[in-house]
Amino acid sequence: MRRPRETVPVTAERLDRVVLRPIRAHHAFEACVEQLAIAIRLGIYPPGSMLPPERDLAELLAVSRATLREAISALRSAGVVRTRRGRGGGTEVLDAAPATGRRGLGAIIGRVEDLRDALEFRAIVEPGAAGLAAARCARDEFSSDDRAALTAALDAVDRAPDEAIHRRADSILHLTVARLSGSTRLITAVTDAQDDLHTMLQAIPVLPRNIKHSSTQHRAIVAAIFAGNESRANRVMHQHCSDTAALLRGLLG
Amino acid sequence: MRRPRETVPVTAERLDRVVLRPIRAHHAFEACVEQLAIAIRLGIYPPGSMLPPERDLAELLAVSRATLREAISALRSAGVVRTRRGRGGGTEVLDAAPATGRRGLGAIIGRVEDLRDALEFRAIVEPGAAGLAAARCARDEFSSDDRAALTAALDAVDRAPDEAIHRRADSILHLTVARLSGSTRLITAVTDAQDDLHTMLQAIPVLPRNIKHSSTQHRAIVAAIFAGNESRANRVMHQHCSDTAALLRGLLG
DNA sequence: CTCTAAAGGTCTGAAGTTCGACCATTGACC
DNA sequence: GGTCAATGGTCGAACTTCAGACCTTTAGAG
Repeated sequence: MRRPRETVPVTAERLDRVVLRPIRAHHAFEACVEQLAIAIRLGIYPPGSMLPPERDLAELLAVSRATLREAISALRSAGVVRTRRGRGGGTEVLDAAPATGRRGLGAIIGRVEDLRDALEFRAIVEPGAAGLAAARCARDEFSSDDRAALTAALDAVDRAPDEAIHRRADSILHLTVARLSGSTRLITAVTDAQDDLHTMLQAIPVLPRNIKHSSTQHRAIVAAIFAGNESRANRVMHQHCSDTAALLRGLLG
Repeated sequence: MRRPRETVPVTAERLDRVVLRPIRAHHAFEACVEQLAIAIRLGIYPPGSMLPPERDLAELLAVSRATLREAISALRSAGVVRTRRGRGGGTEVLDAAPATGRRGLGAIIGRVEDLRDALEFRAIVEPGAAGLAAARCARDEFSSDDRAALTAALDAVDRAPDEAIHRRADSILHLTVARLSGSTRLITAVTDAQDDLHTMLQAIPVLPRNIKHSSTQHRAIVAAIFAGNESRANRVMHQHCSDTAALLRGLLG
């Protein structure tokens, strides 16, 4: 006789259905393309800059050089990058790189629910990152390079001459805050959130008024971090994310 | 002559080094083992329960049945599960399943820095999840099953007859809160956080006083969610995570 | 008792990924 | 101007994963 089983707890939806996540194996190529595209979109590799050597990049992404080269090749045929051989050569990011996800609401059809989730997630993790960064600053854990990077990222946003550069500078600022939080998990979360945000912002027109408002908040965030004021950094960043979310929710339905 | 390049912004540590993440391809097998082990550890599949049929599980994890079978086979030889064929058969989780990550500080040597990060991350995402769940409840978006699941999860924690079952019930409660937040991103984040927490808790002795304190907080969290009080749910969950973190930080150095 | 459905077990060819060794190109330095 | 080192380009053998068809076992329905 079989002994009675301890059954799985009754839930509206079985937990395994929501907890187990798809494994993305056997398609490292696509994941590579995606990550590089994200890095380029977010301005980590701005137009005109060079990607790291293939051997380094392959190690960073933990894929073989062969797979990485496939990915770069895809970006090349998409017109996003250009490659030159020889010493001093390499892969360069091109200017006109709106190849992936071109402007327009069409790009986000069917993702609205998911994007709503993305905005909520962002409004949780980014304030957390800002708070931790402030706490680290208060504990005097910033190097002079750290301070310089944050200041530079803030300046870059203000000085951005056009919309595309502004968007990239904005992402870089947020990613820098995440990096200064010292948490690898938060860096990952913020990177994902920024990419989702990028998708949404591409679909709507940018209003100068919003940019101005945003700049004020950016300055307040950085000031709070430098002041080592954890709760204020958290609060201001939360407000910043909420404002963006409200704007987007209004426009995306 | 090559035109001047827009260089990558100067930062203390290049952003690509922290933003680009390893691709885990070509090792779906290991990822499978890991996810199943997590699900079992966290009590999603408690001892005595059956895993879903291989065909279903393979689809859930988006791997081929062959790969999934390899993973199950690994768990079987680790003594974690048992498999029987035929109708009504399947793979059953066994009682003595502490095969992965056995108790003791040895299991977390070299991960202390990472675990500190995990605690900070948890103290950000779990309160966020609790807050969203409360907000959803306030908007009356809970089904009766949702309410029942939350109540049942809370009861299970209180009724747990021993430490191992208590640990699993605790995880299930937190995962249920995450599920009720309605955010897939948060479910993922909380799952990861709970697994890290599990690793740490296995390394220290559990004090009855802590369990009692914890139970009080659990009730307060669930009450806040049912009351639809977003900020209180957030605050109480934050306190709960902070308390656990303080306890662990003290014991793990 | 028999049949059937539901589960795990097995097999094979195609396709993707890895790793390492080696080739080709080109700018920088002497 | 020549050398060299850094960089991309190419190839192939070994491994992993996939997809799905098919087999075996077993409990329950009739």
